[in-house]
Amino acid sequence: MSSAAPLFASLIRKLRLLAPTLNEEDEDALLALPHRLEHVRARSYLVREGTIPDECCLLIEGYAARSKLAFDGGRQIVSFHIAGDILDIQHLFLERADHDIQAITDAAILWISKAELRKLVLRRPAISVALWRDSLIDASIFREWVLNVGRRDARTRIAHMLCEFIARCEAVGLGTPQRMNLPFSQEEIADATGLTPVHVNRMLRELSEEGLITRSGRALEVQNWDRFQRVAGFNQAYLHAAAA
Amino acid sequence: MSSAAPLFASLIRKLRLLAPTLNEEDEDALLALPHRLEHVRARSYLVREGTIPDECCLLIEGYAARSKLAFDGGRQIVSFHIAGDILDIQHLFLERADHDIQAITDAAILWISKAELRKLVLRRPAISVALWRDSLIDASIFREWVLNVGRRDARTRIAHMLCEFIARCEAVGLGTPQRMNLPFSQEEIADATGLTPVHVNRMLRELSEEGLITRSGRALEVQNWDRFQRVAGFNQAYLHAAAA
DNA sequence: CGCGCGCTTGATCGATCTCAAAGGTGGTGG
DNA sequence: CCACCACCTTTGAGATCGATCAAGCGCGCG
Repeated sequence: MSSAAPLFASLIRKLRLLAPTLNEEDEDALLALPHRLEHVRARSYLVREGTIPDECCLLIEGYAARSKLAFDGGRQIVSFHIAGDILDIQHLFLERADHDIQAITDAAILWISKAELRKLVLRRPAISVALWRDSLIDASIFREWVLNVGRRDARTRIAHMLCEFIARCEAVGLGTPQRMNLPFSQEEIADATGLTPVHVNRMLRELSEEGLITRSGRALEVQNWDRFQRVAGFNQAYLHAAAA
Repeated sequence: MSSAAPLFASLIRKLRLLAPTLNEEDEDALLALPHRLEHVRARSYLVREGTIPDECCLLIEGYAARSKLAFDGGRQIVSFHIAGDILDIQHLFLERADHDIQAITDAAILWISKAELRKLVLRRPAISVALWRDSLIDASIFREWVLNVGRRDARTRIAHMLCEFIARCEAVGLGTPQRMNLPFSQEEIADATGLTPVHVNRMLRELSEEGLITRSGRALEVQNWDRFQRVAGFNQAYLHAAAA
């Protein structure tokens, strides 16, 4: 057991879920990777669009988002991330970042050499499968977001985004439908759903008034999880039991 | 050279671009894969959401789309595909299909055993890297689509979708901005952009009236490719030179 | 020749945006 | 401990973009 173990704990837990054949040798190989821990403040950028990162980043603590900018300055968040998530596995095989990665709360980041990780992946099939599956689930979530933003009305859209976030947090023990802490501002919810902050505010109020959720500050309680999922048209299948 | 060579030609061309280390042994291994050619009519489903496919499909000829349904029946196309594209690399490592795959014109499909391809990928790193990169580029395109539907107005959104399609077709010799054949109906453009067919029609007219494009039937001519890309806010970077 | 599907256009409606301003809240420094 | 500041939330009024409803048109195909 190296001293790196605690840092890699959440990653290894996740990879074991993704590839059951992952064994101790694989885990030791991961722990042996050159790495670097960094604590960043809310709103720091971890990766900027257009740059060529030479490290991959892993979110150890806190929350993060990936986003793109439209020409007119509009911002679209394309995914949210929670502790244990790999933020940019895509840079393992794509040179140039096509979007920004940003901490949305204070966060702890583990930076891992891209070159070393790439070598490891080619040497150890179980790690390769686990990381590949992770990136495929990433893509599945993007597809659901295209549907969410493209075809659902504002209320449903926000509810769906909340459902996904709750389901993913619950899967790793970061909350329950009855006791969630939303890390993001209404502006960030707006950027994720393709709405304006003003309208997000109104829709959240509507959801509250209908008795679907209770808010106080950034605490969120879902009264009836089944009903809320139905209202949101939420079906976990697209998470491919990443929430398991 | 096996008789399978012509069927695999476009795939191998693509994989060589994605992983320059791909060698002749790799290519032979691909050609040796068990496979099956199928001709399907426009609108056939190749994969249905919720099923567990045991083959991966490769588009040899024609055009295809991947789509998801919302609870209320709304349909969202999440990507378009052209000859040479791998339609469902995700099923290599994800059991259950999370969306539909559908031919939008008559098409020729090459079905490849998922189990065999999986074995091959674990044995041959160059193929693994190529396919992984392909799936990462897929994901990058989804991210751009989230931005497209979430943050661009109808006109820009349609223009952007056209730009992407043109750029990808041009990259494999299926057309030029000056001479494109759009395979999809306005309803399909609507399903891809999160708009209604009526509004797509109006926006296309507007783009014509502004002299940006000329349409006749499903033929499309872009008058000034640079200007059109600017109007669309289109920047190829997110295609990661898949269009190269 | 006729049928069906996709395209086109008009009129009206409504969801969401925009603009504007006031009220909270937590963190920081004096 | 208080005061201030930055940022976030909330609410109202009016404008707008795109949806909806409805009808005719045209072309390709059987």
